Amino acid sequence: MRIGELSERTGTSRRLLRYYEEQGLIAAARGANGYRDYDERFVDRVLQIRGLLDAGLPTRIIKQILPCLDQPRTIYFRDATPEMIATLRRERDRMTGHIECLTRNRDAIAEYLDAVLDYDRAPAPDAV
Amino acid sequence: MRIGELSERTGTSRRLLRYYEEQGLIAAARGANGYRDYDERFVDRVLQIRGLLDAGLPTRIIKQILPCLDQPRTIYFRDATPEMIATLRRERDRMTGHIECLTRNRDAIAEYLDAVLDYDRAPAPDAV
DNA sequence: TTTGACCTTCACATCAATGTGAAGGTTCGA
DNA sequence: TCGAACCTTCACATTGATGTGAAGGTCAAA
Repeated sequence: MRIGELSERTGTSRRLLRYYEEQGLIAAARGANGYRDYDERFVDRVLQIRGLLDAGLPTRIIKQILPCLDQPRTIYFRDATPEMIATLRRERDRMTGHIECLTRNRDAIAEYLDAVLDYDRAPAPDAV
Repeated sequence: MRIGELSERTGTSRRLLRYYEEQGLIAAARGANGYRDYDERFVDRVLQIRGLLDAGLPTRIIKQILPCLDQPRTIYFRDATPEMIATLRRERDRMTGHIECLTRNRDAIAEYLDAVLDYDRAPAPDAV
């Protein structure tokens, strides 16, 4: 598929797809005319990149850990340098902390929202 | 406390603290000499801002929902406009999706890491 | 009273993620 | 064969979160 279709299927602008390629996150094949040519797997790949980006990882880290996340699972032991392992550990822990923080704040928002909605349903006479 | 101390206690640069104030996220009192004067509650407040920022919320949204997250819990029913409720719902759901995505990727990284560490402990002869 | 460590504002710089548009090639159907 | 709808690269613009530095005020201790 060409870039337009991938763009539509992933909700990602063409510009961004080219940017991700420029950053080394994806590598499209090229047709004889120079057009990028993507296969099915790129749909998930792009969605995954968006997710990681949204999770706050910068492209340079995503580039590092993306190969580890391939489906079907392939373990690239060659890549398992001490630095790589350290990066993975660091990101895993960072993400865990991130998840906790996010969960706390999400819960606080949800709690507040529920309280407000409860109030709307049965307002107490002495509430503000 | 002055900005330097708050900066150290929150691990946030003075520049950023001023920026958050400029964005309306925090409002410091001023001493006679013009210096910002923060009380204890700002420590948690700044940490919370960092958390939300790290969660991907932009400052303009944080500004909106921050009052709802105050400890001790105070429900500002006056602020419960339909728009506010919609924003809260939207952000709550966005954050939930975010948490799920993050968790999936974190687990994938953790899984890969464990596999690599297992391999290091007892390498199979036919693995790459 | 001077020095150093604070603080202030202002403003320009940077970085990543994006938008946007120009200038031009390709493909395909009317 | 023409036009629409793709594609290409290049490059400048913008936005949000930050860094950095200048120019200057405040304050405490030597």
